[in-house]
Amino acid sequence: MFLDFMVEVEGLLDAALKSCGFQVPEGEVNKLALDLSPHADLASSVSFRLAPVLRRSPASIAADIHKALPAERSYVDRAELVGPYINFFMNRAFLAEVLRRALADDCWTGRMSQSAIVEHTSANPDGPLHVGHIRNSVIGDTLVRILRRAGCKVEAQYYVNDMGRQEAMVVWGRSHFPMEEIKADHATARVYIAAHKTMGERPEVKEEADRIIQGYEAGDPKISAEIKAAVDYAISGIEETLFRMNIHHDSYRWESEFVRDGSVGEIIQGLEKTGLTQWEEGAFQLDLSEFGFEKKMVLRRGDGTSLYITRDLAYHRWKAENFDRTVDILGADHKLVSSQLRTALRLLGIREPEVVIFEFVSLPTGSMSTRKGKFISADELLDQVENQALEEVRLRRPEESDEFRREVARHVAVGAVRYDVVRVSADKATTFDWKAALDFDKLSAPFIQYSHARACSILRRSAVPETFDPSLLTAENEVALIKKITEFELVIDRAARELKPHHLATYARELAEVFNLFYRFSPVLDAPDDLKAARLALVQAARNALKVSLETLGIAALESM
RNA sequence: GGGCCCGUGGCUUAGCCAGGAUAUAGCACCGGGCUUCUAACCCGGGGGUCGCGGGUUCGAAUCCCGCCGGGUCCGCCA
Repeated sequence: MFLDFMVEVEGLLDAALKSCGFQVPEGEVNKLALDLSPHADLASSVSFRLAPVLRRSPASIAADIHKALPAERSYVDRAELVGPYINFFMNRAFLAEVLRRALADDCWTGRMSQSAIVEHTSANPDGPLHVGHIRNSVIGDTLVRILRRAGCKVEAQYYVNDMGRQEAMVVWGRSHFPMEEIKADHATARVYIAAHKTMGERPEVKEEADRIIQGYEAGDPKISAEIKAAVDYAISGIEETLFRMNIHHDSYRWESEFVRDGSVGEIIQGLEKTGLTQWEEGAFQLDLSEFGFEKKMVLRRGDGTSLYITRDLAYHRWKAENFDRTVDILGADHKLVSSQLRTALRLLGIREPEVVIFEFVSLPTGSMSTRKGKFISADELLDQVENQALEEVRLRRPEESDEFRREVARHVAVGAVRYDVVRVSADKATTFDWKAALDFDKLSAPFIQYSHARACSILRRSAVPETFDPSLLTAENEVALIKKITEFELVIDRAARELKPHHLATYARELAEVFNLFYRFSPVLDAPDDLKAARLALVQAARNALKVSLETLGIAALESM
């Protein structure tokens, strides 16, 4: 709905500018200088853009535009002239329409229709997800949800690195150390760490790992079976953790597929045609120095085996051929490689991916490493947060059953962890802190879930009547709530275009805040009948908005907590 | 050394890409509010040279340049 209001405002401004004979300089993205503002529902500072062109004061230009705004409007109530600013406000008809639409269960289906593939998590199958990986998973899964909400047809995919040295080390470890009877991904990490330690003491292990890599590349059936077993086993544990966090992949794609089907070979041939390749120091290399890359990109090892980067090029060709948008979620350590990858794709005439880079999560003691066994696993984090949440529920809902409390604690914990990750902009490096992770006063997810539960509590007591009069909702907090509800559409649109899930996190918190104000100042059940009906409708609309916001964040919208 | 990212009240953080009207929110601190739809809530208060220095502009947290501090990458690893 918000976008309808915005479109109308744009139309009014365009018409006014035209009738005044004003022309905004080209090249501006937001040429009408429209923005949300504390002073209006939508404010334009376009007069400032025109001032240098017209050599007049912004205020007098704004006055002219304001005077020329067409009178015919459906959603715009008034446009106020405040100095150089033109402030637009929504009318009652618009607010009533927002309310009407927000009452439907299936409200907020977006207008985008492209297909998209979002690759996220893609952690090496050599151990459990740790608190760094889940930043990838949470950002990725939230983007999947946002894009779907915006209307895109999205496939969430896990790219399985089965050909790397790390997997060869896992296979070697599995055959030299006993697998412990613990969760599959954790058991895998134990032998992987042990294999690495052994390699440090006995260099010949590296050669044995090389033989595994070569055998796999050549399609040796025994080695292939071993790798498949090792990967499947580790992934089964990783999946369990992801499932617990309400994160799902639609498909898995193994990097070896691109070697087997010949596409890696085709990619290398394609790059050969650029004339930038050569055999050097026993490896086939691509010179990207003219694009500012110091180091050459090795396309094939001397022994003929392929490398991650070439398999990734083939993978991206496949993505570009099968989807309208390609989205990659990558840690900051992949920045250089991914820009090399994009350069190579450009050379091949393949559409480049949209890459979402997130900065590192480190421990107070330094960066994490699966190989060195230096990490805090996602499982451990979830267990601790869930225990803490259970304590909180026990205190607040002593009358409820143990089963209820466990269920609430589970969803509160997942919500807290997910929200805590997604609320921070991806390009902020963070340091993991147990104290902060377990401090429920600091976590905003329960706050939002609680607002939703409050709305549900009202609706449990009284149903929304068939008819109601939305014009009775005139209190400041009621109007503010309706306006906040309609902003959802704008937030999703922006988050989907910019691939910034934290916008939604901020919005959800603001929505809960505005709802809590309404809850505090506008009694629903005790209001006179007419007003009660209208307020019940508003509660239902707010509940839907909170629900859809939470669900798009992958957080359970609890009806009671 | 070079590339990229970050630097906003004591702590965490939004806004920066598309410069505009009193800079966002939480935690912590001070003071209030539960016989009233769940107080995991609400209200009020104090606290900010938006890292530093230049520049562009009518106007800079936002754009440009330089510096300082932190992170990260610069493997025939992934």
